[in-house]
Amino acid sequence: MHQSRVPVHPSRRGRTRSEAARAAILQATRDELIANGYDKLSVDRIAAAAGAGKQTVYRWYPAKSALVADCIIGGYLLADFAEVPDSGDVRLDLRNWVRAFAGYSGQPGTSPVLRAAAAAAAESDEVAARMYEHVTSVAEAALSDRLRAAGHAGQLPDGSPVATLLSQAIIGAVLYRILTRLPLTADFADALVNSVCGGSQPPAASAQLAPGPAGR
Amino acid sequence: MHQSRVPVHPSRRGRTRSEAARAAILQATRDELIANGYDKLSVDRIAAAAGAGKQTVYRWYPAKSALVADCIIGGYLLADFAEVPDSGDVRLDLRNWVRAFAGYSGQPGTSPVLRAAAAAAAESDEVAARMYEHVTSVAEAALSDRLRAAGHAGQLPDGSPVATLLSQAIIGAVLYRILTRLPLTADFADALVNSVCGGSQPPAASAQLAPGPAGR
Amino acid sequence: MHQSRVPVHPSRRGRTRSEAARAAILQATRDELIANGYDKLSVDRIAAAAGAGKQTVYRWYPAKSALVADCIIGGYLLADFAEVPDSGDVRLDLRNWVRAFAGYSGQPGTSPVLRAAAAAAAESDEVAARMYEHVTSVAEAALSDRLRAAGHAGQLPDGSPVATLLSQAIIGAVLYRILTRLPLTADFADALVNSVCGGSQPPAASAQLAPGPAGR
Amino acid sequence: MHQSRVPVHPSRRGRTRSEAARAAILQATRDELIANGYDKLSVDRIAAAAGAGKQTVYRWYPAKSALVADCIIGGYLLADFAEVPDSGDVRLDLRNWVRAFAGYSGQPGTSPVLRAAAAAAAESDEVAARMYEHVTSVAEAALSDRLRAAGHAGQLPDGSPVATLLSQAIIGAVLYRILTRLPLTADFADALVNSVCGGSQPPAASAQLAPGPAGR
DNA sequence: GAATAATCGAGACGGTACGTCTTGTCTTACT
DNA sequence: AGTAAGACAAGACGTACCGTCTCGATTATTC
Repeated sequence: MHQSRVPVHPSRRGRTRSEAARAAILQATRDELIANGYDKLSVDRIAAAAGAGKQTVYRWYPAKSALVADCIIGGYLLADFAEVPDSGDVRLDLRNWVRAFAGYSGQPGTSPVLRAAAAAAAESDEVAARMYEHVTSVAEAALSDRLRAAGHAGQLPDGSPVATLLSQAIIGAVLYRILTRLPLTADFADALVNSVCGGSQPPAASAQLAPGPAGR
Repeated sequence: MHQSRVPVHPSRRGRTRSEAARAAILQATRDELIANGYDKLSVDRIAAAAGAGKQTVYRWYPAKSALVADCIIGGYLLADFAEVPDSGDVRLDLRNWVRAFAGYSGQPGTSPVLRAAAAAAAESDEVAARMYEHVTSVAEAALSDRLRAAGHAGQLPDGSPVATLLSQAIIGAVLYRILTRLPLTADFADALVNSVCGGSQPPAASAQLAPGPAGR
Repeated sequence: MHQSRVPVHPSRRGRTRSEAARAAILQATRDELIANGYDKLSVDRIAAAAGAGKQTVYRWYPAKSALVADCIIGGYLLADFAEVPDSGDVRLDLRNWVRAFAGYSGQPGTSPVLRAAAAAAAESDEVAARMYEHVTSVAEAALSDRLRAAGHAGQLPDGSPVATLLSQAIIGAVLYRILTRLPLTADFADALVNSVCGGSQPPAASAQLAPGPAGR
Repeated sequence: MHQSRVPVHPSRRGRTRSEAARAAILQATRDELIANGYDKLSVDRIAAAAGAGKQTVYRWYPAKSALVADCIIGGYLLADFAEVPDSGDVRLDLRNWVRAFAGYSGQPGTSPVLRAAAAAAAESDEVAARMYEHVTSVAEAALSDRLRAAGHAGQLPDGSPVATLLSQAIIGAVLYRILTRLPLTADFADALVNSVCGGSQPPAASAQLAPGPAGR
C-alpha cells in the first residue's frame, strides 16, 4: 500500500504537493462514509466535495480501499485508544478503556465509520494488514501490556498468551457488537470486563466494582 | 428484507416461482464469493453461472447484500454451529466448539465467505439484523446456554450476563481473527477458552474461584 | 407472417378463441402507438391495457411487428383509400383523394400511427411485404387505374408505366411529407396534383382547376 | 490595430473530446446498421466494435436515433446528392440524378441504412427535423433549383410551388420504393422522370410547351 | 354426465439491451 | 511538477422488454 506523506526531497522541482488537498480529501472521505457508508463511497464525489481532482486522490492513494484505510489510520476516524493507563487496578483500567470506546462509538457518525473499517478490512487483505498494523494491533498491544502487568501483579492469571487472547476477546466483543448493532453502553463495558476477567477475580476487588446490570 | 419462500396463497395466478432457480442462484453466489470475494461479486456473473436471467435474481433478492445474507442464512455458507454439546466439562465443550469452527474456517473457500458475511453485515443494517437473527444469535445462544449450565454447575461464575458476555467475547475473538487474518488454529481455540474462562486452572482451583459471585 | 383468424375447423375441441380479446389487443395496440410511438411499443403494456394475457397476444400474432402490421391492415389505422372515384375529371378526382388523405392524416393520433407503419415497414422485410400487399399496393392500384383511365380518355399521357409511376410519385410525396413532418394541407393536395399532372395539361382544363397557392 | 482573437474553445479545462473515438463510433454504427438493421442496433456492440466505452457513446449522442441521424448526416451513409448538374436538358439531368441514386442504393449494405434512416425519422420528431435539415431538404433544394431553372427556360411549367412539389414527388417516389422494397433500376429512374415531367412527349409537343429552344 | 382439450388472465422464466454510475488512467490548461 | 477539470475504456448496476413456459380457471367438444 502506497504511503509517502513526507517528500523525500523537501525541495524538488515543480509545485509541491498540497497537504491541504490531502486533508480535504480525507475529510470528504469521512463525510461520505458517514453519509452513505462504505459501499456507496464514490471517488468522484469525494474529489468533488474536497474540491480536488480525481488524479490528486489517486496520487496520494492507490485505490479507494487504501483511502479508507488511511482515513481511519490517520486518526480521522479513530481517536487514540493506544493507551491503557495503569492505575494499579486492571479491571478499573480496562473498564475505563472499554467505556471510553463505547462513548466514542456512540458519537453521531462514528458507528458507520467503524463499520466501514470492518467492511474494508473484510474485503481487502492489504487493507486488513495495514489497518491491523496501525490500529487494532496497537490497541491490542496496549491492552495486552496492561494485562500482562496485571498478571505479574497477581491480579490475573499470568502468561503472555492469556494477555493476548483476553485482549483479542475484548476487542472482538466490541467488534461483534458494532457489526450486530448491539449497543455499546457503559454497562456493557463493565459486564464485559467483569466476565472475561472474572474467573480469577479476588472477592475484595469485585466488591470495588460497580456491578451495574449489563445491557444485552 | 424480502423473503417469501412460502407462498401465502397456495393457489397463485401465474407461473409458480422456481425454487430450482433460486437454489442455483445461491449456489452460484457461493461459488462467486469463494472465487472473487464480496466486493467483486457480480450479479451478471451469478445469473450467468446459475443459468438464470438477471431479473430472476432481482425477483428473489432486492440487492447484492440480501443475496449474500440469504446465501449464508440458508446454510450455503455456514455449517451448523448452533449446538454446543454438554459433556459435563464446559472448557472441553467450548474448546471443541471453537476448534470445530477453526477447522471449518480453515477449509478452502470458507474464509472469504466468512469475511463476505462480515462485509455484508457491516454495509447494511437490514442484512446485519437478518444475519444476527438467523446465524450469530443462534451460535451466541448455544454458547450462552452451555455457559449458563456451567455456571449452575459451579464450573464458572454464575449469572446470565456473564454467560452472554463470554459468548460474545468468544465469537468476537474469532471474528477479530478472521478479519485481521490471524490464523484460527486448535492452539488458539484452547488458549482462548482457557483465557476467557479463567485460565487452565485445575478443577480444584476452579472450585476455589466460583463460590457464587456477587449476584446476577 | 402467421395469419389464422378464421379457424380451419369451425368446431374443434376446447375453448373457442375470443375475438373480443383480439379486438381489444388491436385497440390497445393502436392506443399505445398513438401514445408512445412504434419504438416504445410494449407487448406487456398492450396485454395489460387489453386485459389480456401475453400468451393470448402471441397466440394471434407471432411477433410485435406482425401485430402492428395487422393493426394497420385490419383497418384499425388506415381508413379506406382503395377507391378513387371517377368523375370524368382526373385532376379533380386525384385532388379529392389526396385531400381526403390529408384530412385523415390531420386527425389527432393519425400521424404517429402512419409513421409507425413506416417504421415497421422500414425495419422488417416481412412486415413491409405484408403491408404493401394489403395497404399501399391497393391504394397504388386504385390511383393507377384512375390514371390509366384518364390516359385512355386523353387527359393524360397514355401508358401503363406512366400511370404506375405517377401513382407512386403521389403516394411517395405524401409519405415524404409525413416522415419529414411537413403539413399535409388541402393546398398541398391541389399543388401536388397540379404539378405531377401538369406537364400535359390542356390550358382549358387548367383554367377549370382552382390553382390555390401550394403550401410548401 | 488589435484584432482580439477569440479561441473556438476558450480554454476548456479537462481532456479534449476525442474526435477519433467519435469517428470510430460512427463507423461501427454504420457497420452494425448494415449487418443487423436499425431495430437490432445495440449500443453495447457498437461501443465494443469501436473500442469505446458506452459512456463515450452517450457523451456524444443522447440516444440511438440521434446516433443514426448523425451517422447519416455526417456522410457516413449518404453520398452527396446535393448537386443536380445543369446540362440544359432538365429531363436528362433529373434522370441522371435518380439513376445515380438508384445505383448508389443498389450497392450492398446501402438499402438497410436508408431504411434505418427512414425508421429513425419515423420514430423521432427531433431526428426527423435534424435529418430533414441536413439531408433531404438539401437534395430537395437541389432538385427544386434545377426544376425552377427549367421552368424559367420554358422546359416545364413555371412556378416555385411546382418545382418544390415535383422535387418532393421524385424523392417521395424513391422513398416509397425503398420502403416497399421495389427495385430502384435505371428504367425506373427514366420512367419516373418522364412521368412527373410530362411524359415522353415528342419534341413537337415539347416545343408546344416550351417556346424557348429546348436543346443544345 | 365425465373426460378431454384448447383457451383464458396472470405472471415467472432465460435472455438481451438499455442508459447510468463508478473505477482508475490519461490528457488538457493553469499555477 | 502539481492541480482542477473532465474525457476515456471497462464493466457492473438495476430496469424494461421480448417471446416462452407454466400455473389454475374457464369454456367447449367428445365420449
